[in-house]
Amino acid sequence: MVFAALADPTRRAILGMLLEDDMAVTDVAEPFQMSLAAISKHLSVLAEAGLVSRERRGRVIWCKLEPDALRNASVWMQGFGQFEPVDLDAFERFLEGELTLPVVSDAP
Amino acid sequence: MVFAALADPTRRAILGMLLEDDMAVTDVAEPFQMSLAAISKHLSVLAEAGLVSRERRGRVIWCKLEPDALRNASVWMQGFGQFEPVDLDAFERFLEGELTLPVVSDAP
DNA sequence: GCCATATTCAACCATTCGGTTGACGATGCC
DNA sequence: GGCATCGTCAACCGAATGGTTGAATATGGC
Repeated sequence: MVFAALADPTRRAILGMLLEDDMAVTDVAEPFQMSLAAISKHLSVLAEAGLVSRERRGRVIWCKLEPDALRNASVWMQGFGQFEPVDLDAFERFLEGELTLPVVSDAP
Repeated sequence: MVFAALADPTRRAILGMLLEDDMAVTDVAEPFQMSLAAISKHLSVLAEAGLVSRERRGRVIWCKLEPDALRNASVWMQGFGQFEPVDLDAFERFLEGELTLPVVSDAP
C-alpha cells in the first residue's frame, strides 16, 4: 500500500536517495545505522507498493525508483485538494516540517 | 503524520465522506460497523495530521476536510514523479485498485 | 571446487495500531 | 435539577510493524 510505504521516514529517505540514481541494496543501506536485513525489508515494502523495482544484475540487485506509483497517488490526493491553488507559504512550512526527507545521522 | 493517516482504508473513506460535506462525528460513524470510539480515534489521527479540523457547535462536533495538508503532501510526492506526464491508463488501474475509496459494507 | 560478496530468510522481540468495552464529561431540553 | 444525547477517555486485547541476529542462497572470481 503506497501510503503505508510512505509513512516510514527511512523509506522516504530511501526514495530520496533513489531519486538521484539507481543503487545496489548494499549501497542503499550504507548511510543508515540499521542492519542490511532491515533495509532489505524496507525495500520489499517499497517494491510491493510499486514505488521501487529491483533487478538482479550479477551478484548485485539494483533498486530503481518507480515514479508512476507516486504520481498516481499524488493525483488521487489532488482530488481532495483541487479546489484552490497550492498555498506556497504553507507548502514551504510543510517542507521544513515532518515530511522533509530526513537527514540520516551516523551518530549512535 | 499525513501518510500514516492516509494508510488506513477507514480513514480514507472518512475523507471521502467529508469531501461532500462537513459532518458530525456520529454521522461520520454511522455507515461503519465499528464503534463510535473507534471512529473518534480515527478522526483524532486525521486531525493530528491536519487533514480534518473539528469544531464544537453546541453538543455536536463538526468535522471538516482540510485540503491543504493533502495538497501539500501531493505536491511533495509530485517531486518524485514530475519527470513524465501522468499515465492516465495506469492511473485508471490505480483507481480501480487498492486506493479506491473503499465501499463501506454493512454485512458482518 | 572454493571462497568472498550480495542479499534474503526465519525466528524472535518490543512497540505501535486498530479495535473493543465501560465510565466519564459536556451540552441541550423539559 | 434531571435526563437523554454527543463525544472522549482509559484500560485492555490481538495483530501488524520495525528492528535484531544467525543461517541460508546466489553469484562471481580464483
